[in-house]
Amino acid sequence: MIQSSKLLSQTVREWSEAFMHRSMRDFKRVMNDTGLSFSQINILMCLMHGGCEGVSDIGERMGFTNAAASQAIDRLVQLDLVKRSENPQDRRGKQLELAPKGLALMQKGIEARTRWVEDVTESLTPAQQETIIAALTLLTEAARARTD
Amino acid sequence: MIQSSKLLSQTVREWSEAFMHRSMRDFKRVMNDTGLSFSQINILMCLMHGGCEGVSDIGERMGFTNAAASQAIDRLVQLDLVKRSENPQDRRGKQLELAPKGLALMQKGIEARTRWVEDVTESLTPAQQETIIAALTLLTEAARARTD
DNA sequence: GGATATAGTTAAGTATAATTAACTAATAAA
DNA sequence: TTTATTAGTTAATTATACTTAACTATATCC
Repeated sequence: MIQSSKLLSQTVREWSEAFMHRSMRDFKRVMNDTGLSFSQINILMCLMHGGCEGVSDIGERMGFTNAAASQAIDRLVQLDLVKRSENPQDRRGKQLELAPKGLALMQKGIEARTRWVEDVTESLTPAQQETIIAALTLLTEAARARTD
Repeated sequence: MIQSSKLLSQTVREWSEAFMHRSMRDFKRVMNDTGLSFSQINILMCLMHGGCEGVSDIGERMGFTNAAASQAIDRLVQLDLVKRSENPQDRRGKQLELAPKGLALMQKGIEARTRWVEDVTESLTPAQQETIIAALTLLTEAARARTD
């Protein structure tokens, strides 16, 4: 099935390019609206998605020092977007999680990014909608499985 | 088909969240590897996608002044990522396009973002692959149609 | 032809993200 | 218990993205 595989590859490429282009515009808009930096939104996204444990962990994942992470998180805490509490198991460490306001902000972002999909899909036939559901479920599982 | 529509909405939401989380990590990695800023990569993406005409146009789309756009583009030109030439129709304006090096960089980025999809899809059945192709084609067309 | 508007550049100043280095506090190891 | 390691914070410095303002050059309008 060489031909089908090539078509798939091209399809994925075009979709990725179009989606990224739009996502970046939305991302930039959120930055302007909220006054948050790229890194700060990235931190919120990491907390939303799960897998970011402490301050140093976030620094590593984001590619900067734990000092920078501490400062960035501090601003997010002051803005009521992140809740920072002591870890009872290891009192050196901090437990970080999205505060309600931060969760709402992230959900609003996801809304914006997905609205155009929902718009187009509501005019599709049930069979076509099932196609989208099946495909996106596969892709979401693939994305989650790859934790590298 | 209320139930199916709700499921679709939820599916899109989860996919969007997972994809964005991964894309942002890749985006940050490209920033670190190349030393380019968020805005500079965004400009390259805009030129790649088409629809960014001159310097001021880019400034408007990116949400900053044309002075900032001029400076950002100048750095990209110095790095051989963007080709800036005079517009023969209106000699005040500049024609901007990706230089070969810039095009290669963007394509490498798309590669990275789509590799995980290609990885998972190559183990799927032809029928499942067709499902993905059909869904992503629909979504890509939707993304392109919405030029707002 | 002269006034106005548009496209872009340049320079100086501002704001802030991130680094380095020095520090505190809690845990682990010796 | 003493030492070393780990987690995080803080302050001073650096780097740079972006703004404002002044400028040049081309195009359009009267």
